[in-house]
Amino acid sequence: MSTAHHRKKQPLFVRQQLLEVAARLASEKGMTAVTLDAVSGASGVSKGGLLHHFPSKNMLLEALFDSLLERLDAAIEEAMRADPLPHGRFTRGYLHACLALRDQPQGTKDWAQVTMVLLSEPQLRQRWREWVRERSEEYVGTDSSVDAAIVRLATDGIWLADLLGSHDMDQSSRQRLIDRLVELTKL
Amino acid sequence: MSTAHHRKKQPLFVRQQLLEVAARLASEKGMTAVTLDAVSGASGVSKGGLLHHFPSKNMLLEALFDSLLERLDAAIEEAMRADPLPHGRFTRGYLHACLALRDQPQGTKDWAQVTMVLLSEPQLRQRWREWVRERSEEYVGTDSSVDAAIVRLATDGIWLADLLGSHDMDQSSRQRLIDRLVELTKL
DNA sequence: CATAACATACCAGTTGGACGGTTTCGTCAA
DNA sequence: TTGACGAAACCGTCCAACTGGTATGTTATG
Repeated sequence: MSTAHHRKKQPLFVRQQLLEVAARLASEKGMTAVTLDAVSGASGVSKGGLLHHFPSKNMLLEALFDSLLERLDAAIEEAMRADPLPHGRFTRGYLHACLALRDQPQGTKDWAQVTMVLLSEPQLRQRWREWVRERSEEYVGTDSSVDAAIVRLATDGIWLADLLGSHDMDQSSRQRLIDRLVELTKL
Repeated sequence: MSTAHHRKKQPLFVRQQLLEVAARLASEKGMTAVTLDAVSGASGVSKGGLLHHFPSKNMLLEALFDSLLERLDAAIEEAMRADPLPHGRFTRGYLHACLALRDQPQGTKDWAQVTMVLLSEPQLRQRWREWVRERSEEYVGTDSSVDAAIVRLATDGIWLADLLGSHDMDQSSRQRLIDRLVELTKL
């Protein structure tokens, strides 16, 4: 009998908001804080409403992870379009996409943290494995050198360091790091 | 009135066993499976006994994380002792220690997975941050080049890839990767 | 009016942890 | 040597809060 019941229906917006709330909870308080009650409570949507959009908790987590992967894919594709050199293009795209996602303020906050938390659930690791396998097969012609692999691994390392808050370095040394990584992709 | 009550007291052994059980649960079924009931049940220790060793669940997780850090420190120190060249020594030690920890069968299984799961808890990230900061200050003289930083980041990437099961590569290409990383530490 | 988009009420199982009990152990006086 | 005794190492039970999920509404929208 609350007023929320009478508000305008906007399924896509509510769904998006639920995902963002789940992401915020995950990054701020860890996986154990992501409960149906907490998500519904913090988003102003009833638990019934939440379970209407996501039939189970696992479905919610999978949807959240998928939305993050889509965002990553889009960022990579955008970076690759601006890159004229074929050799190592995907690796550079991966690098720049990961760097770009970390500081865009809009949308899901703390992209890295959420991803990390989600990857701690064994069920979601399979999805990530498939994602990596598909890409490494697709770009086997241009991005399979040892140095390219190192750059991608280092990118994951940066991603990890960003989310953990370790390795706090100033802007200039960070830029030198990135420049060197880009240089490695072209060898 | 069970027989377990009458067994010989071996506090250190029991404590160690509790940590190992918690680690196994974390790596196999994720953070959500690490409950006091599950740990006590799987280790044959009562919940009371468990809470005697670790006054709270958080204490248990912190103790587990600390034991992993100690293991990492020991492995790094061992690798560094066998390395005559000062320049980049810590970075190589870090690299080899992380590689060594992943396939040693004895002790805590799936070192990487457990670490990952634990790092998904925000409270434990602080501990990791401190660990990194201490090391980077200690070895600022020998391991602060851009390439050394890249190697360490790539090491984290390998660590991540191992635990996620992505990047499955054969032994020879893995060795070439490592060789190249070691080479980078010496530039 | 049919269906999607919500809300409310409720449930059975699980959770972390408090609590009081029992057994072993180290220690130190007799 | 012994044995008393306090502390440490356990055990088993109970509980309030919370968990994911169901069932059944009510409202908006096409």
